[in-house]
Amino acid sequence: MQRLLKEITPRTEDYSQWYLDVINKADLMDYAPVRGFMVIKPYAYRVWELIQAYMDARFQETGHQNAYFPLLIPESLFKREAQHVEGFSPEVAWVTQGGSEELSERLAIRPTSETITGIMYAKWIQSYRDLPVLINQWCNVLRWEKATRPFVRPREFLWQEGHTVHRTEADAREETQRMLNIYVDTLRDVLAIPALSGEKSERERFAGAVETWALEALMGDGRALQAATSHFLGQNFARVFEIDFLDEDGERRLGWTTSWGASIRLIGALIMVHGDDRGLRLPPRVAPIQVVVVPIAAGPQREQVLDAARQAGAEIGEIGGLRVHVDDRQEYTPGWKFNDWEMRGVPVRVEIGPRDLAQGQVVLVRRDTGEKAVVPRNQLALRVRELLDDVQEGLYQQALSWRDSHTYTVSSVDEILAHDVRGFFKSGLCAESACEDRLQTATGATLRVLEAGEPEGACLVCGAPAVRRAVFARAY
RNA sequence: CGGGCUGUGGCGCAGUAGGUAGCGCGCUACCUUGGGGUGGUAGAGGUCGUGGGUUCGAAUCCCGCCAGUCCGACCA
Repeated sequence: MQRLLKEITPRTEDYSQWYLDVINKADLMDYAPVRGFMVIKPYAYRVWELIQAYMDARFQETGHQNAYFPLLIPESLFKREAQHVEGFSPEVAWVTQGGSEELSERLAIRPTSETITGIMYAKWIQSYRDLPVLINQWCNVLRWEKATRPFVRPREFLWQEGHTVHRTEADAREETQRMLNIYVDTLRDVLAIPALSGEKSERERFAGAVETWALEALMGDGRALQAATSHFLGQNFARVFEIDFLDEDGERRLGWTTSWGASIRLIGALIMVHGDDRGLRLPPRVAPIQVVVVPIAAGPQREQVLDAARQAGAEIGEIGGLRVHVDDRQEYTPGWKFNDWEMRGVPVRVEIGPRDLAQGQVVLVRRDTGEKAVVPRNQLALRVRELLDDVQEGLYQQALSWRDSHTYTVSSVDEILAHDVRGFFKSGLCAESACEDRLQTATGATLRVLEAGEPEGACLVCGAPAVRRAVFARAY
């Protein structure tokens, strides 16, 4: 079949290097001068915009509005919620100087915005009629990470954070699940990633939350990546920021808040879930270029072939606004272009050459399987469309079967070790968080999520009766 | 934050008895070729990460710092 590209380290040889090679060959980002900061290059930024477009529409249709809150938060505000500060302090960066003058109070560069939205919501909310407040913001945040990694763990990252206030606990809990489900949909339907969702344990919970719900996706090396979170904050933030309102019955009550977020880390997930030894593989729904047309413009028929290619491109672009690109560069050979676009993950390639012209046909190649098909020229638009749907589905199915074949039900720590700690490990767990610690020490795996349902059997660490259904994995 | 490895044209690398920098790819021009990274000719391009130190002289030796990467700790 096709030989491997020498520029991309095979996944089995060195997964980390493979990840960096793919990012480089697909031209997704570049390192900035400060450690942990990166430039998101146009191709990757376009993927982010496509993800944004879907999520934003879902937020709007569920009644949310976008707004923008400031980057800097006064230390005194930031410190109000004790758990929150404790959790975030180690990774907060501070502004201490403005121009040549030292500030009288340090300003935190937001690692997340619960505090700033909290103080503002307290001002805005007077009556139950002001509720719910359903606001989202698309912004950057800063966390002074010690170990950084492109896309999955940069110090500055783009994300969206929703912050809502509700009249009742039930409303807030419902919101938490509603948004979690939108993330599930986004991963499944748009990114073609089957994720596993559930509640976080106390240890892994968002600082200041009552409950944290999360999506975990399984990467190609068997490690898990937290893809999105949705927090039920109870009245913790409402209490310290005095987010209260006069209810219908004349009683003053505290609001119930939620927050939820997903970041550009999703691009890291895309790379690691779908990428192969030839590079990136993008699901059509987030591919900046869904179809690339490569003319095989040889010899005397060059102009005819180029015209045919451009015409085919235009035709494809007309149907449903598909994102198509005709690569008519003269300076590269077709073979070079094939490799180039494959590394960049373009889902479908159309080849048109003299042979095809003569026989009234075109060649279609799908990126997920590499499969080639010769189709009649007059069916081009139709078949391309079908093929894009097939690739979207094909990538999902491949990711699903990878996840399912690497999800194990276990009843002992040794079984996890036997699988080299690669995959999702489901087991019963007792109530002691010490068992989580011991498991992590022994295997490096952490509790990713707690699943709903009746626990069975015994705690895989201590053997006590299980009270929770846990899913463990080594995490990024 | 601790430990290891790395830093020389855009990318990948060579370059230790210390003597003023080289190769491949890429890039530019022209020709050739074109169905899986064509071939040729001629060119352009480097304060050797950075700041000190040793030396007549440092890419090369010593120290600090910065950045990349791996392992560990930490990580809503």
